[in-house]
Amino acid sequence: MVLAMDTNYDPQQIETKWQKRWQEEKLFDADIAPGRKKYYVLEMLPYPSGDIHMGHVRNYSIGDALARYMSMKGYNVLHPIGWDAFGLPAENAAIKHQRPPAEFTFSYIERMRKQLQRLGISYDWRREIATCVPEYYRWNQWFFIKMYERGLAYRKHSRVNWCPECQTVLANEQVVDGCCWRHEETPVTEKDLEQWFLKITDYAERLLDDMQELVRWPERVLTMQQNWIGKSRGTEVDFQIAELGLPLRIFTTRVDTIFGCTAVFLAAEHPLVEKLTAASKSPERLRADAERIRNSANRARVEVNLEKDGVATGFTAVNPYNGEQVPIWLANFVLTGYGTGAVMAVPAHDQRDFEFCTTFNLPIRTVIVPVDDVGAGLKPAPTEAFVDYGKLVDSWPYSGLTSEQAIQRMTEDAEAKGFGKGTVQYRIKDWGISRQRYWGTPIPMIYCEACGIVPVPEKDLPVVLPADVKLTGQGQSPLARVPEFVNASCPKCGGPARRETDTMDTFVDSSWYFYRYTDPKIATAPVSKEAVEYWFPVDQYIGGIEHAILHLIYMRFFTKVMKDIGLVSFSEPVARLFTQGMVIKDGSKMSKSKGNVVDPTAMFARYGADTVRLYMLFAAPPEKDLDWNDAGIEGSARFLGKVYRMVAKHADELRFVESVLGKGNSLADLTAEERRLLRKSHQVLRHVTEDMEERWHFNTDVAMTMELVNELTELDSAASAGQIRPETLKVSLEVLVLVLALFAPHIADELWESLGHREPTLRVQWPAYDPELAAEEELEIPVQVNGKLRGRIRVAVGTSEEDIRQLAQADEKVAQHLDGRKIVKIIVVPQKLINIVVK
RNA sequence: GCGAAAGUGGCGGAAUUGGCAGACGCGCCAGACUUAGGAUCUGGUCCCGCAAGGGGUGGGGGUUCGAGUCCCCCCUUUCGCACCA
Repeated sequence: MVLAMDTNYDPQQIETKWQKRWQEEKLFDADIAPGRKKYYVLEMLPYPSGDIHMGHVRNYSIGDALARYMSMKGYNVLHPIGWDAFGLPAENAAIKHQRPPAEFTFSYIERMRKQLQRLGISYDWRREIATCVPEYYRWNQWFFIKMYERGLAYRKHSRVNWCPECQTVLANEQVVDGCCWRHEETPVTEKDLEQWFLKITDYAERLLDDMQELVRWPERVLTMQQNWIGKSRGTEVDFQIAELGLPLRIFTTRVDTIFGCTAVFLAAEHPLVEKLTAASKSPERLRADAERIRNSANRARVEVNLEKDGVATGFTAVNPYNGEQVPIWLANFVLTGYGTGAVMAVPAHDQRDFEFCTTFNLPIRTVIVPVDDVGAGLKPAPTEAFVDYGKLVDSWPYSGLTSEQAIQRMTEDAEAKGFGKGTVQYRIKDWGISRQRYWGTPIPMIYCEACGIVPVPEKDLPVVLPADVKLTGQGQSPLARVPEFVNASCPKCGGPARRETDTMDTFVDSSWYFYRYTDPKIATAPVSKEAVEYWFPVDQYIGGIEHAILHLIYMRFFTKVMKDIGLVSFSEPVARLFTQGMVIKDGSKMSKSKGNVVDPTAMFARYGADTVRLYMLFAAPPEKDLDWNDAGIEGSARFLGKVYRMVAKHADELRFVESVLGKGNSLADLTAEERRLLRKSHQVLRHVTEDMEERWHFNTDVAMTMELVNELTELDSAASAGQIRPETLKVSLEVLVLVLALFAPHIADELWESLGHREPTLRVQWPAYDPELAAEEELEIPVQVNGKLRGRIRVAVGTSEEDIRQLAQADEKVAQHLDGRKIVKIIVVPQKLINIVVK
């Protein structure tokens, strides 16, 4: 029995029906299929905050359109999802409500999973992972120990970034403009702590080199990473402290300017400062001055362009190139953590030195002049440093050389004479991963009084995070107050020992999670080599740009370590990266404090997931920010309603008509109306196919789909009148539904079924467009006279250029503009335009 | 300050290779159907002008038969970097 389709579009009913059906049919389950081409679509895993937000919806709608397209193209598509489940918000909520973080986390995961499932994304839910379970985080510990064994994890006492809000340490990458990346209003302070670090600096060179492989990554992200790594070549030069006979090593990228050096600047925290103070004639004063400079240097973290400050130490340094003695100063702009913490001051050729030396009346000596400088005549006193490369003067024996030549020669000479060497400096520092919080992976280390630091043996992993821990958020590691956790016996000597009580930065969790998806339950190793071999690399990764130097650099680092350990055979895990824009409202980021948050679940309830997804793709191209507009989503809802009514109207009639989609329509048999409808259908198909392959402007794909619907509307009476046969109409509606299946899959499956098909659209092969059908047979060619549009002519495709010239000149309006003037030239752009130039 | 991207109707946006500027949608206007309309359908909608025509893609210049698109200068916005020696 055939029931007439309900002509009211009821998204709730349809979406529930199809989500159930998809699940029953295991439609999204992906398994290794040797010989079948695979495609791995990955979206950044969400933190389970309790509710999905529009940013997630956008991210996953983009990923799903691609995943569904690739499936229909015949690829074996892996499309997984999981939870970045450790982290501070759950711990803070736990403190506030006096309930364990695990409880919050798991209930939030439940809730968000339901919301995501309500969206109907094509995830293989069997592969879902949560990073906060021991089966997952034991491998964080395993990686940590592997790194420790290779000298890549080490403990160091150092000055670290501290967020007073988070009550924990932050990595350098997590400090943004001197504030916490999570609390943009909270200035980061400093603390001296013993911390665990991962030696990402050992990989700086490879992180840079391998960028060559990342040809499908946005330039912007690569530039940010390049800046962050901050490689610079230079020269280290040993000055001698004249009074103490001690070497003082400086780093410079401009050794060619060293004959213009009129002082040496030290960071206030430079290790030599203590010695200088001790040997000073007025140690108290120098100590106090050093303290002042240090404080001022610290302020520079938050304040930009802090005024230059400094103090003379009373000591002098000997320049090894010319034996000259110059004063040693402490300067607030010299960084401790970069280079050697000491620089030579060349005020004539470095703007900072110039400012400093001008302020403190230190001499300025020009040693570099522009290459084309004739060198004659008086020079006015400089008002700024000349920082470009040039040629050397007053730098005997190097005078006359270019900067490039001098840098090379002078570095070689320093090496030959033993007072310096060529060297490379990086801005990136090692990754501090210790966190003084509870809800994270315990660092698997044991401190034994007899044996020192001892890693937990692999067989004893995981070190399980104990439940029932009192959380205060007071800035000490909560685990330190759990004797059953802290007290351990030394794996080496069996004697009494203490466990490490800090937990790991959660960015460790997300540095390798996408490997785990390929075999999420494997218990013998973090990843299955076989599964990784098949599924990797990630073909397309999609997420926000905010992780450019955080997650996206850590993840690359981890992969390189994994390669060195022998877990994977490649250096880069992600072939192609796409960074989507934010969803904003009223011109700014959605936030509770601004009260401009649009809740996705409310939108699903009101419009259905398909409408929300369609709107996410239609409102803006995916790389741009999307300004949410309540009226705009109505349009998407209307469109889907219209599509539904249109297909429903013809469904009964077409259900048993044989589908000829993809089997070709013979051009010869078609009526003009059929020709027109099929032309549009295949044009839409062409546009969407080409766009999905490369350009990813889904907004134009949706627009084309709308144009097809408009064409169908216009031809509706022709269809009723029999000028369009049912099988032709069916082809067109099928194209419409299959294209829609990428963006609004539930309604698409419903309509596909109503057209007499059994299988879900995902299992349908993506139809190839027919170039002949898509081609226009008659063109409207605009005619310009002197570049101004004056008329249009209709010509058949293939009309000769000569005929086009004739027709154009014959056009009444065009003729008016040609009247009495001389034709200088006629430009015919085939298929496009004709321009008649007259005088 | 340095670097990058962007600037198009009332709004979101389109114009993929130098070739009809404003596709598609929102909003708005008018009409139809209707007891009703926040449903649906039809038509209109860059600006000036009755029209013919003219103007128009942040501003100014240039190249070209032809510029939103290429070049130069400037303005604005967003993002990244910001004492890295």
